[in-house]
Amino acid sequence: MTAWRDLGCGEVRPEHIGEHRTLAGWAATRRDHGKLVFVDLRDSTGLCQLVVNPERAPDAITAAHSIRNEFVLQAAGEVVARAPEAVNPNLPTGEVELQVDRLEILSRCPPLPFQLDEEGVDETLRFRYRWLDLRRDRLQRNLRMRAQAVGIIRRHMEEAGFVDIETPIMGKPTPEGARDFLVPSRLQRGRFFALPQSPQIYKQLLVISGFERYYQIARCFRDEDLRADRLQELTQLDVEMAFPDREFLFELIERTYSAVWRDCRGVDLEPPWPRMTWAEADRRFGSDKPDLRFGLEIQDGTEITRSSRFGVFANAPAVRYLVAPQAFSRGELAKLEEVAKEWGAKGLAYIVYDDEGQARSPIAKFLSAAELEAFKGDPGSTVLFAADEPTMVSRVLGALRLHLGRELELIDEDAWKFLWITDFPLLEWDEEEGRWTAVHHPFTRPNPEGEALLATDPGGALAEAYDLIGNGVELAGGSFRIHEPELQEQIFDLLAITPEEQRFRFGFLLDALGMGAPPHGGIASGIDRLMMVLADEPYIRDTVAFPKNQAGIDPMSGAPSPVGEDQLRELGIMLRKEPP
RNA sequence: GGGGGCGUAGUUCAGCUGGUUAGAACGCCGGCCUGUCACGCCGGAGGUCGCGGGUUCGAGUCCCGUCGCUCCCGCCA
Repeated sequence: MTAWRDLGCGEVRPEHIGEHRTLAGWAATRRDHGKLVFVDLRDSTGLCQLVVNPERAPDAITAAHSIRNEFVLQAAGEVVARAPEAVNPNLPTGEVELQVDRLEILSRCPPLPFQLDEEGVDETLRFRYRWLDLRRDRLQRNLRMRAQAVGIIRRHMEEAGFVDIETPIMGKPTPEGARDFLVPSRLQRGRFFALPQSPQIYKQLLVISGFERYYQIARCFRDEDLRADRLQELTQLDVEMAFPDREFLFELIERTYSAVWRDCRGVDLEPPWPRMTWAEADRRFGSDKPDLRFGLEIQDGTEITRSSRFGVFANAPAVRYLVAPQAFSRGELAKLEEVAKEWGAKGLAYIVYDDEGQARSPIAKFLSAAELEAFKGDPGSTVLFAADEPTMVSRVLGALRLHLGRELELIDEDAWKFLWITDFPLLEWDEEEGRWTAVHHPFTRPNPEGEALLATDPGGALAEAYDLIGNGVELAGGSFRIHEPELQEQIFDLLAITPEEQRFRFGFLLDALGMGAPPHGGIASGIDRLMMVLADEPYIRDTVAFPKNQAGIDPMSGAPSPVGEDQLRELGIMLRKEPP
């Protein structure tokens, strides 16, 4: 291999028996028997047991006693077979070991701030010593798998004729969408760049420029609060094509990600994946990213309750319900009601069917025989109702469904359920701002019927937009774009962006659309989210090497930091001396 | 911006209704140990119980405030 070693620790096998070899790596554990010393030596290939015998290696034994965890060692010796009773079947190298002749301590390490084999260590501490944290198997595996996945993705994009083009990191602030990270310009005092929330406009411009198939593994930045599944600094596979074809794009992604899962996990994702309209997903699962690893679908009781004697049902525009496979206790129902209220429900009506099939419910006395018949659950089940506006009912039952899926362990953890969601609404009404906002983004084209509705019923317009969902996680989203400046201006108008703002913010895009823009569209896919699903990782932060914590701080480097006044003055930024 | 949870040894945690000297495991230090592989055995060190205030004869425990972390809602076109 190199001057330091001629075999990987994890590569030592019976075929090397009798050979003199040199290994180098980290001391994972030391087992000191007083005279005999065992060391598990770890490098990126795996573990190998070193044996230091005072009779064989009197020079090495003193050093061996002084070894502590995470010392870096170089060990030369003879690969020998272990006695049958000393074989360790849990180790790929368990049939052999290195009888050490010469041992060199290359680097020392103090007692660790946390143990590498312990889970659940405080995240701030782990992040502060990320270089130690990253030595753990799980994180090594995550990052190596990520590199493998990105490699596969690049190969598939290249093979399909997509050209990798970098787009600027410093661009134009766009108050639409997420908050921007701003970068002050020194040369143009008082002006700011923004870090890209996505290369959206650039990729459209590239296709307009004649790069008919573009892709990029792009870094994106959003100055929003962090979550277990959300980063401020994320990586996405960004894809755009001229003369787009939805089947082509779906097939491209299906082929690419199936290869990723096959090579990284040995799993067949069985493309093509099912498709579901947004409306159907909303109705059946109360979600635009349904987790299909379990059932518990939402049922509709609106018709049967239209003339109910139970006022809450009769007056509600929508009455829908879940039938949970458990007869809940009062306490459990109170907790479920809490969950429902968290998501905006006013209450949670229910009918419990005990193991004998007897109904127990505060509302049963108000319900007709027909209603009771319609809502009849199996013995040992509970019917849970939400009655409200359809969007609220959807939202509440969707959240409740997921909650129950986890609580009752209905989710098949071994399953891989991928699907496409299509026919999203184009716009949604923002009550607070009193205007339409784009569901996907303002460059998404309505479908032909939707385009006709823009003037009369914009809320009813559907978009040429689609999402890829894997195990209930949004893995990709894309759309066909508007390539006509007139239509783009019409959408901007609907979004209550004045003509002046349109020119100021998006003038260059409108100009480009007016100079021979082909029909185009594409898709973008979050690599970090992808890795969460691929690596069964509940926290997105452990899919990247150097993450920031929930407060947006890097506990290792201390970033972000205050800067000197000189530096600020140069940028034309004044700091207020006293907070107001 | 709002809500929940947590904060006790280097680490992960326990500490019931307030009550003597705050415990365990792992880690660390010392001793013994030639076949262990989570080595074992014996001994030891290690704590402003996040911080500040209050109630009380007495506070890790109760109350108020504050800081930090985390999960969620808002937000994330």
